[in-house]
Amino acid sequence: MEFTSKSEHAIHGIYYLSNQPENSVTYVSEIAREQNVSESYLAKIFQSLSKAGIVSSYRGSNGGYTLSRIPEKINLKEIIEAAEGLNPIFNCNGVRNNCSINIHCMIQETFHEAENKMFEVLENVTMKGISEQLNGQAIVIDTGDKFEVEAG
Amino acid sequence: MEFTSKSEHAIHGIYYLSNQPENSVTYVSEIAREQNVSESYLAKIFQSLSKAGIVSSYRGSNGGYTLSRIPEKINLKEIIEAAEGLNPIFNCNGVRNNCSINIHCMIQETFHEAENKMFEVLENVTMKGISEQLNGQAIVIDTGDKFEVEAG
DNA sequence: AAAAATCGGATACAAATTGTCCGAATTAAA
DNA sequence: TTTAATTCGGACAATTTGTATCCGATTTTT
Repeated sequence: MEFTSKSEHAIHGIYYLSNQPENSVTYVSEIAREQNVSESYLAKIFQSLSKAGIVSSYRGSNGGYTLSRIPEKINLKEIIEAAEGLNPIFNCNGVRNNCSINIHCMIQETFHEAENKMFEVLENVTMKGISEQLNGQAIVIDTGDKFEVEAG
Repeated sequence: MEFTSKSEHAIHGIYYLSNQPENSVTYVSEIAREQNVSESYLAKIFQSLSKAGIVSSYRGSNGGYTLSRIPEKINLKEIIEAAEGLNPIFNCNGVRNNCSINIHCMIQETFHEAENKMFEVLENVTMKGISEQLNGQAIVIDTGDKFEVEAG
């Protein structure tokens, strides 16, 4: 019961784009290098983000990605949904005497409500809010074998 | 981002125990047969439930399991935690400039809050409530190749 | 002593996640 | 017009996690 690393990569990637100058286009290769993650994997994730309309892609030489909207209008919920796909948190196979699709089931209903509450929180946090919070403090860079600390 | 089938089996298993006569001890083999799931797998799950103190185990001939508490005092959250183990829904590897354990991170914080909201809902639903709701309606049994409907 | 059940560890199998590769399409610039 | 650089999309491989089984040990009743 965890979000996969796709969500992490997607959020970090969008965060990186949020801090780029306006009207600039950024390569996946740059983001991957800066964040020290697999480029080909991150490329796949950005394809999903593009399909979801969160980022805009530009093909060809000097191509790359930009945010489709201002960071203020991008929230964590939609990033996660784009990265992971939409699946209910509890998938009852109805092996026995409950959870039939025909019958009103309290277990299913409860999980559905729990899921809604979770996503409600994620929906109310935007990339702008995150950037403001994170940019106001020191930055830790993982160089692979040791940690360096820079000014934020 | 889904709960595994362990949660489903655990909840259904506890539900089954909730509907047994008081002071009766039930074999895993019976529950597995009734619910049409793997016995050896369900046995493992019941070991977890036992360690978590939700069910009590009795070894030896005529052994088996009972609930450790009345259904009113068993909620979905604790069943899930016992079955799945405790892992945060978002595990940031801190690959770059945020998510360090030393630094206050809004992303981590948000996921933590989202998780709390989700579990809050699950904590407020007990096995008693579920039994009451489910026992008051028709029951669908999956016989493998077709569905039969009985009175509830 | 024998039978029946859980316990716990090891291990095998299946499925999902993570990561790679490559040819195609697109675009900018030389 | 050619070349280089980028995303796109599908197929595939590697790794990790989830699912399931097995077996010897322990406990308890008969």
